[in-house]
Amino acid sequence: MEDNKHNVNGITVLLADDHKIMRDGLHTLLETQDDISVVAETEDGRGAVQLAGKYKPDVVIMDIAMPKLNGIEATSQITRDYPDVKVISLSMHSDKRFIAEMLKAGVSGYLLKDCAFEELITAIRSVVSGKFYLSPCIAGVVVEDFVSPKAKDGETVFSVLSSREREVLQLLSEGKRTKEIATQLHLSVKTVETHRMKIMSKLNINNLAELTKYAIREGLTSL
Amino acid sequence: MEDNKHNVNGITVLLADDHKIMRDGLHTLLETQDDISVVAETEDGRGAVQLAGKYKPDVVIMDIAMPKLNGIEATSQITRDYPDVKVISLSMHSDKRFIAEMLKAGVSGYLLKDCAFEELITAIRSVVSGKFYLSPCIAGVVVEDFVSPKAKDGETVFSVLSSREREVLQLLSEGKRTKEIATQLHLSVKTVETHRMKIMSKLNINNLAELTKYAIREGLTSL
DNA sequence: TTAAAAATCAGGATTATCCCGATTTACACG
DNA sequence: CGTGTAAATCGGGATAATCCTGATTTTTAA
Repeated sequence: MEDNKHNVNGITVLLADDHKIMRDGLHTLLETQDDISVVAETEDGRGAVQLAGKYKPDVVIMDIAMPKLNGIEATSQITRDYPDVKVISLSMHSDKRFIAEMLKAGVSGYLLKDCAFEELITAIRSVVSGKFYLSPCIAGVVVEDFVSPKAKDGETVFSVLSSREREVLQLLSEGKRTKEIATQLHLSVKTVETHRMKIMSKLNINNLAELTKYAIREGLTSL
Repeated sequence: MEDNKHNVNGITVLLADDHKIMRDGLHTLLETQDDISVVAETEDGRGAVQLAGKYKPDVVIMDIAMPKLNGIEATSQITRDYPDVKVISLSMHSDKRFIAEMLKAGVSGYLLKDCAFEELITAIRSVVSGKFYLSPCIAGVVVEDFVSPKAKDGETVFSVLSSREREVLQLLSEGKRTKEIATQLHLSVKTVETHRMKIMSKLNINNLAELTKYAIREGLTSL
């Protein structure tokens, strides 16, 4: 009776995108498919992790740019804690680094927001059946890097900073103050301070303005 | 029988957004309404102007960030050349200046992408019936500016901030600390603090990270 | 298994920030 | 030609952040 839930209940999906109307649109589109149902929505990365644990959806549709916790961090946590939950990145960015980081974070699919809806459906069905889906437009980028693995210049925020540090840096660059960050992450103020100092010493930056610029360049926050 | 075409054919809509999946979503959502039909889609501002002329839709749903010709320019041209075509801005930005620019360009409605779909429907019906629609979340910004009309239009860093304030803001966004700024400008630390607080209250920003982002957007400093 | 890195927290000295002032100058508007 | 508004300058005192010194525990990698 319960060989697997896809056959019984169809494919369950969690939507993570900071724009409500985007979620509304995706939701409606996905519900046009008989065997796909959206079980939850969230507007930030922290919610994505939380709801992924609560609902254990087959697929999470994940935006990259989100407040509080970005899509890359959220994906890392989800694929680590709930390996059965597949994550598909639905991003605006065709930037090589975002793709690389999302792949490292464990996504099962990566497609751009200017893809057609049919492509998203294809991607969902692919990852649910255990396959991997890369948007054709960005597949080129990956292949290019595969055949000539230059551009390993990689001192990116992801290779230098730890996951926790990136989390703190993102909140800092979103204008949160130390105490707010501590509360939000359930840490002591002292711990947040330590993280910040570690970040600054690693990056050789010693003020918040430059740190914010760094976070913008690295895509941890937006202007 | 044909007093106006809304009653006969329903409301016609043109979608202008650079992300296909966003258009797909909006299209599907809008088609759930019996009296609304999407007559065309485009992924850039130039296409928006062109298709607005071709189809003369009742409403154009316009994103701001688009390639080739941005939403502000496109809106200007449409409202100038086809005054009967109403434009609704559907933007990611709650930034005062984008709102101001779009209003000047002649939009009949402005709402954010994190609004609910129902709000978009409300907005469409409002503008078609000749009214104006402002998203409640951003209405505050406009009203605030209305009641205390500091820097109504041309709201740039040059019209809002004094020259001394810009000077301080630039140094702040370059990562200088208060004491350094004071020394450099031959001022007391207290004066620099006062300037910073004045800047923040004028811009309605209360942390250095957001202040830095503002300075970058305004070209006072670079990434 | 052992060493390194990450993650957590604390004490205490130093600064910065915030909110309450104040004074002086300059400039526009009636 | 006052008169008011905004700019520019500075201070006191409370609160918060920062910086430097630790430390412990857990996780990761070699």
